[in-house]
Amino acid sequence: MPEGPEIRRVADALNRALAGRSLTGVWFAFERLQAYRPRLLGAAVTRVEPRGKALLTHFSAGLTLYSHNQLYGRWLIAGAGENPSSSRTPRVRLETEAATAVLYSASDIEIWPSAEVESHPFLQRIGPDVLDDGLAPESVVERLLQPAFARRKLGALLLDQSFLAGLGNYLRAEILWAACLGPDQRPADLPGEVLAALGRAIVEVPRLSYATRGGSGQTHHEAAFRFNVFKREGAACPRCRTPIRKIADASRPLYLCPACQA
DNA sequence: ATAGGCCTGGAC
DNA sequence: GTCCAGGCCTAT
Repeated sequence: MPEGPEIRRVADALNRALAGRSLTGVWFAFERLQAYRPRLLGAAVTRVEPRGKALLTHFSAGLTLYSHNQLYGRWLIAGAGENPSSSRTPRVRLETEAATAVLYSASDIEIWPSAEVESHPFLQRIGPDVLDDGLAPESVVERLLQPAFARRKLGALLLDQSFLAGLGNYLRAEILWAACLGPDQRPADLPGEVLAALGRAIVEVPRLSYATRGGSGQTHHEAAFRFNVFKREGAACPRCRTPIRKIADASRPLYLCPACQA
């Protein structure tokens, strides 16, 4: 149940465990995927690539596994010949001589020819990955001011994967707090320096989360990345001590400081 | 722009 | 059991 930073950690862990190794075992829970098994056995895992909240696992056989964890999917890794311990439902199992990776619970699992996976509907729709190295605050500001986005409310815009891929409900709350903005503000109405601060928050908050949260990608909340507002209803705003409120925005819970987020 | 549905797991 | 959720799609 991750956002961009957690997905990227999962990709890192999978790459450490699998990348460059040949598959000694392949198992799918779905009948529709069985036909790919013979082609994948003996092929190598080339690279696991995060795309927003989706993962692309590329194989040397010219096939790519598309998976999306939604709220509930989870990759776990164990040693070679072992099984991760989990009470959840296994969906995919990839085994090499170095490690075993099992994808649990996820329902959104597909195999595509690598050459065509870019035409996957989800990949077609999403914007730049918010965690891509090349993404600069200035280009985020530029994007905020594009006609398709400039007049939309920030609360909904930050959740829209076609704006930037990888943001989700905790990141939008923390970004809005960092930029001192309420969810009803629209990019087109903001003065230049406020836009610049928003651009910086959009770039920096996910990076901080990626750099400091959790260890192996198998964990959820860990101590290093501190939520300032998310799930902190009633606690004091770290900036102005006003109690944090929980509201509904864009059909999702949003936590914010009613005093310093204008 | 918003509501409802879908999928699954966890908190209560 | 019930409700909620860090997601996303489709229908209004």
